[in-house]
Amino acid sequence: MFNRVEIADVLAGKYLNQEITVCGWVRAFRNNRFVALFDGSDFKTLQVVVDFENTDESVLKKISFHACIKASGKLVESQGAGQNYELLADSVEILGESNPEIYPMQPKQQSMEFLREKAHFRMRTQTFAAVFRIRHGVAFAIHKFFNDKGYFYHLSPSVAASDAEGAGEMFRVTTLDVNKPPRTESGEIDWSEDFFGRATNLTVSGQLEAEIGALSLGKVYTFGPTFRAENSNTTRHLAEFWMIEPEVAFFDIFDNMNLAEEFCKYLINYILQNFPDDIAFLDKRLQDEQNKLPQDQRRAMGLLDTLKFVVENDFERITYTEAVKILRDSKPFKKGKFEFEPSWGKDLQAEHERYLVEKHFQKPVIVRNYPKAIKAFYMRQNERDPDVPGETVAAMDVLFPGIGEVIGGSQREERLEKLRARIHEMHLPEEDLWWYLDLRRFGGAPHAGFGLGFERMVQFITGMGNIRDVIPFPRAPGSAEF
RNA sequence: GCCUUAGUAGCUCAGUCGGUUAGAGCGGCGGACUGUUAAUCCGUAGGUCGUAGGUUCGAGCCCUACCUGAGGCGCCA
Repeated sequence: MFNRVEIADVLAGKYLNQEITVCGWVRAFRNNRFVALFDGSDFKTLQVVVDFENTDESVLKKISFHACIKASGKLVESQGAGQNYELLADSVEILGESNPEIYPMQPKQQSMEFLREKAHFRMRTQTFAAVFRIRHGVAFAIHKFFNDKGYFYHLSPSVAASDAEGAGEMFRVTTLDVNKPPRTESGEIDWSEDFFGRATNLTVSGQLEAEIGALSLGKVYTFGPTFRAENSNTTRHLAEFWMIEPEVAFFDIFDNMNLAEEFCKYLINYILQNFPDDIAFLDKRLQDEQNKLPQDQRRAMGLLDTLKFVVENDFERITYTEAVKILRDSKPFKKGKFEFEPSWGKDLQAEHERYLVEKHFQKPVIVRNYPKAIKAFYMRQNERDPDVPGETVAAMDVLFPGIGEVIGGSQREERLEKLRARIHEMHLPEEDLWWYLDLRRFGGAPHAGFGLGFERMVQFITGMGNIRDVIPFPRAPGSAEF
């Protein structure tokens, strides 16, 4: 039994003038006397004062950067100015030494690229510890938000049979021998011989299965990993990422937008209230990083200000058609600054979204009613509007500064014949979607939902520039070391 | 997948026009100091300049290919 107490509780003042034991890792050892100790429970470190005159030289030598120690003694009010309490240690035990001559981590700023290669150690840094505490906080807040509103946590499978959504390239799941797979008479791989008796993949989205939940339990949400085998090399894509997909019966596109906005604000508020030290640190970190950039490349607002701004202001809501008009009337378009011409019928490019969010409105924007031709088959077709150049669907995207699309959603097509027609138009395999169509044949209901990229939200809240730095073990093209 | 860019000490970087023995800060190591807050001070050891070719009297620097990282675009969340 260690009977150790946690540093967060110690710093909260629970143990003043008591004999306690703490365990943790060394962040700094100053003057052969002062250990700054962290154990993960708090952003701040506990100052452990080592009685160096009565401590063995061999122990003192091993109190090195990120070594793990156990210290016992009396907790007192600190004589120094940097902290309220400190532990006067009368015994220090080395639990795990860390030879500084070969340990790659150093008590100094190290680059994100370097730390990414040391994924097994990077969580010991202040930045990553803060990011991953917040990641937990966001995950917890997601469940709390939906639970408190009467939603049910719904599990969509990670191994999926359907290729229907077409959300991206997929990872094949198979137990067949890749060197000599069974073949049909015509020479194709015989997937009926495979483990599941058919071809299977890692899921790209849990939405279609979530609709089953919504049309039974009313309000559900998924929260789990999804996989895309796209060769995407950007700061905001992962091959494995977590997605939250609420799906709600008797919801239209406007209910859906309201839910999305309330949800985003709730998550940010939760972190602001529960992780103020971590946010303050990340705010300063981002500021230091920004100061190294040339003036014109800096963010308009700091992290904390951005988060508060999002929470305190209504999201702007516009239609796709209005968005195109704004873009075509914009200065950058007229001056030929856009690489791609915004025109009705073409999808908005990253540069267009960035202009709308960061320049024109300077706040999160929800764009809805996109052209039918550029959106997925299951999105509900709108009535033809004479003021709009073409057919649209009840889709919506929530756009955030810096990271772009954080949410994509829609009201779903509940009308069987319209849905079947769309499936045929897009040459999708109707036979694979039999159960999805059944949901419209038997007890169908209007419903809507959206998908939120978990890591993108964590990226936004922490201000991290690369999405690979907000997931413990990022999966990306050519990268699965840990 | 496409475009751009980078690779020099453990880390972050400098290295002029192609010219002698490749530098700094931090970190490490040795010592001093001992109520420090990224402690401070003194000293010291670290490099096949990503890899393989090529041009040249001479290459860290120029050329070619490859590898790896980063950023942008596309795809999306």
